[in-house]
Amino acid sequence: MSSVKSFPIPSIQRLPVYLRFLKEQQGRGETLISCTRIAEEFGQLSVQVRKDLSLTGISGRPKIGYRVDELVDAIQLFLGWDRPTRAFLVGAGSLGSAILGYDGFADHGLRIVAAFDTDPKKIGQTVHHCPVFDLKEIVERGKGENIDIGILTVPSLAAQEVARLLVQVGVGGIWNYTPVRLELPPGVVCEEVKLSASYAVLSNRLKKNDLQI
Amino acid sequence: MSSVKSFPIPSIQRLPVYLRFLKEQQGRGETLISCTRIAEEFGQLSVQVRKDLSLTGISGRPKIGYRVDELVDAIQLFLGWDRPTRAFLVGAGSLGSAILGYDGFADHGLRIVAAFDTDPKKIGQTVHHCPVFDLKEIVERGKGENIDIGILTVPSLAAQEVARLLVQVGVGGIWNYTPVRLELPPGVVCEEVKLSASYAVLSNRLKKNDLQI
DNA sequence: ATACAATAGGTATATATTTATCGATAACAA
DNA sequence: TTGTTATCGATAAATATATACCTATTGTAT
Repeated sequence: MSSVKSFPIPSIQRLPVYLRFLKEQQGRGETLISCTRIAEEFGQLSVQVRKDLSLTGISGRPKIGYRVDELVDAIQLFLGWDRPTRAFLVGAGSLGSAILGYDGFADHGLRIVAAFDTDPKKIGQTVHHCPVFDLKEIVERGKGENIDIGILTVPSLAAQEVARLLVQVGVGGIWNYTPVRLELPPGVVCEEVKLSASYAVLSNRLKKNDLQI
Repeated sequence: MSSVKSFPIPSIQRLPVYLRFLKEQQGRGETLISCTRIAEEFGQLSVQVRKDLSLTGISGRPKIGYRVDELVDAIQLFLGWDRPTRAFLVGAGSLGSAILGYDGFADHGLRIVAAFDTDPKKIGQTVHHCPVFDLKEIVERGKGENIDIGILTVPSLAAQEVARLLVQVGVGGIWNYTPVRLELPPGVVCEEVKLSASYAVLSNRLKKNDLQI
């Protein structure tokens, strides 16, 4: 039994939030920071921040706090954001374009090497400095490129077929912006961005507010 | 004590997934469905599906299952997706445009009444049939419009200020696509779409996969 | 009629996550 | 030096969520 200890997903999801704040502090020349300080910034409890940060293996010093540099490096290392992750994006529509245009991901080591689409009007163009190729060429263009992940921003109907192509390209993971549950071979991980789920939570909370008034 | 029973967020987040599937079944003329069937579709356990569906108050019949129509209506009612939710979207860039262009939200009752931006090139245009106005006009244009929510797809720096304007418009909730934690008056709910959090989970799982091989 | 199988629904257990508590450490002030 | 305080780190308790189990119901086959 290989005892693959797995980390709390909510903690992992909070790390980028801390990272952003820590980088901001770093930019201001701050060298030390306490959990208390981070916690009050985000309306959380300091214990939780401490526990989250402990995932990275960094320890702080009583009465002092943590070294900002150390934390930034450790979080990035923990998330694998210290080295580039090479990606193909499929579906250069509005959503694909939004992802290509968001600088934040570059900070996370994400390098979108190429985009693919089936629309002749898009093929041959560049979107936010990223070339758009014909989807037909994706497997061929993937050869020797060492693509780590595929970003799926295609219409639902095309999702499974494109996922299959991405697997052929050799990706280890798919970042799935479609609402489709993909069938993938073991070893290929999939992370779904469920915007409807987020909207559902908002709707439900709005409704509850209404009823209370 | 008003005993506001609150529902499990993970359950709420799964409901749209079921809803999508149920509507699909409805389209195929299916009138009945069992938890077992839904569960196998999504690789879940039937008990969990049953528990999730029970939030809506609908009960099924042994050996038969649930009535598809009844479930669809009940889920939509539960989420508040049975009646229109009127929204202003601020930030008509790629991401805003992607949201304006995604038909799925219309199915959820979301009506994006108008978009706002500060870019003169965008003001006066329409994006996916939605007019783009000058952000300066937002409070004036909000009068009498009964706007339920604001969708925030602006650069981080503008986020807090725009949120303040949306509150002035009278929204009850903000769907926040920026990584900024907003200061909002009590009574205004905020749901954050954290794409970096999602990417963090993917990165972490990719990294773990690497190490195992 | 009766037995059987599929299914919902409730209850109990297990797991995951958050929150609380307490002791230890190290800076700072008296 | 000694006391005080802010902080970390570990452990324990509480809460939330997921899973397992059992019972009741009802259609179908015998």
